[in-house]
Amino acid sequence: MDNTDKVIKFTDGYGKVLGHLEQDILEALWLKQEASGKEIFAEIKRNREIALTTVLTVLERLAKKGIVRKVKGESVYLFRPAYTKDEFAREVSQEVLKGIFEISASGACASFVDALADNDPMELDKLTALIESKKKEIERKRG
Amino acid sequence: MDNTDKVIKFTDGYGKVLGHLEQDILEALWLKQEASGKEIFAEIKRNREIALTTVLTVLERLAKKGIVRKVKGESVYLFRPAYTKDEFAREVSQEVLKGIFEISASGACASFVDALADNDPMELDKLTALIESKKKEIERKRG
DNA sequence: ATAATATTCGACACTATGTAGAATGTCAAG
DNA sequence: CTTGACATTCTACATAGTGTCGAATATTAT
Repeated sequence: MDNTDKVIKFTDGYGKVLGHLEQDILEALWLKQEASGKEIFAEIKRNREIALTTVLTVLERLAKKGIVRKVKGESVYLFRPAYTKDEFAREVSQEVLKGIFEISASGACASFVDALADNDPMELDKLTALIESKKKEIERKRG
Repeated sequence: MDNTDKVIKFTDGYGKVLGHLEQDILEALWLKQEASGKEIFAEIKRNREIALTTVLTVLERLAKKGIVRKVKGESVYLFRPAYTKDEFAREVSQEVLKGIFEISASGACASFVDALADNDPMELDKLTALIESKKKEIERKRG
């Protein structure tokens, strides 16, 4: 490992899927499962100064993207995540990984294992299992 | 799998690390190893109408980001990739995956295997090997 | 010194995101 | 039916990354 300052200047959200606020809002939604804009607003506001409309706008944009559902409740609209965290991570990964694999599958594999080990070593075993079942699946398909 | 059109609207480069042109240029550079702006320009031009300065500008930006090196040759500047494809994919993946893992490691794992299987099934075995050695590495570190 | 080349600058367009006030819509109490 | 409180939508601006170049400037070979 040579950190000879030959490092790529990652600008903030390199390869980012969502902006900060979007992410925070989604996170809040995953917690509450369902909430009005005002509730989400209240949640976000606990950490930073922000206007209600800002949250509403972003919620609206997330809805337009299909990441969030907007349904009319008794007297106010309610929002709920269109995907569970797992599902979402899947969808997103699919996209992102496709792009990275186009560059280099082996390079991506290497960091995948590294990153996973850093983040959640326990997952390593599950990953092995996943690979195994995937291989079997391929076997079957090939007949 | 229900594709009940509940699909996220991925806008063009969701989680994209590089723009189209940047990508094409980098790709050309990886092929040639080293080239003048004009050469890259010629390469890109084979597929689409584009101005020399456009290519130069992007090359410059890539250099600023630290993704390509700019060195003075005999009579013109030459550019070369600062990383091999593998290295680059590693660097980038690291960043991108970090973000996705924060959302859901297991979700990411699932698609990782899927995406890899689609893209390059042969890599599956290597991945298994990678995981093994990673686990051993962790073992050692823990003593 | 001059013309031919190479390199750099400055600009504009377009998109995504964060930000939020203004305008408009809704509905229940008076 | 009018008014006020609250909800929702619209419009708009700022910033940043990328694609796109022409114009200005610098460099070189003749």
